[in-house]
Amino acid sequence: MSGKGTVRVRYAPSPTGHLHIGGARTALFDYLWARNQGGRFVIRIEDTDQSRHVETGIDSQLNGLKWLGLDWDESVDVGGPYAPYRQLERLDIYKSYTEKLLASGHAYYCYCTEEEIEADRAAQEARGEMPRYGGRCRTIGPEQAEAFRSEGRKPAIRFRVPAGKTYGFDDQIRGRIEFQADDVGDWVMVRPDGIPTYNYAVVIDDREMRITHVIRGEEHLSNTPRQLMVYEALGAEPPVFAHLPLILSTDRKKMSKRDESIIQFIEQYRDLGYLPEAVVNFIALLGWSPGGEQEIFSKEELIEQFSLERITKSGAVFDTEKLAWMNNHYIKKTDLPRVVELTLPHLIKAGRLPAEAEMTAEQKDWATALIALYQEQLQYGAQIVELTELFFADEPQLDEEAQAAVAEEQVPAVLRSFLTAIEAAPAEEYTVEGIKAMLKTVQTETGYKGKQLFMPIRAALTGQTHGRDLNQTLWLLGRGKVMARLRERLDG
RNA sequence: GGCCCGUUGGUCAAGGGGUUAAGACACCUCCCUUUCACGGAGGUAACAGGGGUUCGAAUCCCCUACGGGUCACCA
Repeated sequence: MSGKGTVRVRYAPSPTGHLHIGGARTALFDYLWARNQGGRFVIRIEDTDQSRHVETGIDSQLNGLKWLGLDWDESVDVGGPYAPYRQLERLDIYKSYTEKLLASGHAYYCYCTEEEIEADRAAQEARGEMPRYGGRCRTIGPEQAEAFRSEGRKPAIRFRVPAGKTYGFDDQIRGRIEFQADDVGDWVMVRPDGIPTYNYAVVIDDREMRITHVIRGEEHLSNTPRQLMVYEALGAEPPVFAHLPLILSTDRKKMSKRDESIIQFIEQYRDLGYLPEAVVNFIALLGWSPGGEQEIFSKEELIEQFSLERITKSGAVFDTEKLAWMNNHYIKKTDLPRVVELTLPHLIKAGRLPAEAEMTAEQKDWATALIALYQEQLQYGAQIVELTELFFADEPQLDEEAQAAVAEEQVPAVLRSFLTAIEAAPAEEYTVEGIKAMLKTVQTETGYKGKQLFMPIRAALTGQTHGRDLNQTLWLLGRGKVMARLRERLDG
């Protein structure tokens, strides 16, 4: 580690859309490292690509991080000692550095047109060479430059890549990594409109903001030599680098934002009723492991145990099933009011219940009891809708196993006896306890017990052979619906 | 294709010269439960291949294969 001064880590999203799983994981690791080290966590907005700029991008990123429970010390919203934290507002800073690099010969103006560059590229490809900038403008004199200028050409500024050099660094995750400078052509640092490109701006900002650790995705590995060149030209010490393994989709490719097999955005997880602590716990374990057998970690435990050395080198497939298991784990441990908050809106949205403001106290209680009954098996909030479908349908839809269960010979007797028991008792006795007693009566009357007794009732009334506690289920279903379904079954 | 990175069960992963090669998700079986579920106990299942080095390699070295990332005036 650098060992000198406070650790400063930044997450540098480009505000081109919503917070993505991969971005969230990077942000989390940045955050965990900063907090583990007692350092500062800063968020810097990298918005130098105006063509991909999305107006709500910044808010969306910040809100996503906030929802996950991350907090930061410096950024666009809270300011900080190295403000501004948005690259488009830092243009003057880049400009002063650019002038220095121009003066020292590390950078030069390039007047090439797109067509010229395209032609060079095509020629190189035709010769089977690697396409890279040919260096037309590397050595032009002031007269030539003046001539181009009077033609109206607006120059970009390129970095003059030194020949024959090797650029290497000690990646905290992968060890020593080296690149040959000759493999990269002179690259554009500043566009003709004065806006810097990523590889340039990132160095200036990391240096200006005293960033000590750059922890980012593996896709940035091959950008690192270009950045190292700038540090060198500036006579500056580069930060410590750590390149995280990629998060892969099921086909083992880098998770693409278009991939539909996996839900991609943090916002979607929030909307589906996932718990932020589950999402954090799950993505923390994607590419990192503390080594023991523990699987469930609070944010505090993650901060305490996090270390760069224990980050894996290979990509991790995003396993939706395990996330579901983990979210269910957290839902089971969450208190009921919060589970209601997580699920009730979905029932309302599905039209199963009136809007909360219009709900009667009785409806609210019923809904709460319903949610309580399913809390144990709920994997995410929105799942409540499919799980409780049977309570809202007019008639139970018997699945295959239920049909088999209902076809057994003792079934009519059991159902008839149960119906009689309900009819015989006053409506007030239709309670969870009352139902239990009635089932006992059915047992003594018919002589059937256990599976033979319960399964026909469950199957006939819910349409399923699996489900929650039967007494509770029958009570929530309601006396009227239960009697109607029994009659329907017996007559039909 | 060049450069770079990677490869332990289906998935996440521990293990870094001597292990019966952990654990978790998923799956299966059993127990508990008069139904169901939860829970508990088990089970199936892995070191990409080939050469070295070594008394001994999943662990160290080399090669091959496969996978991935990146080759922009995107980040």
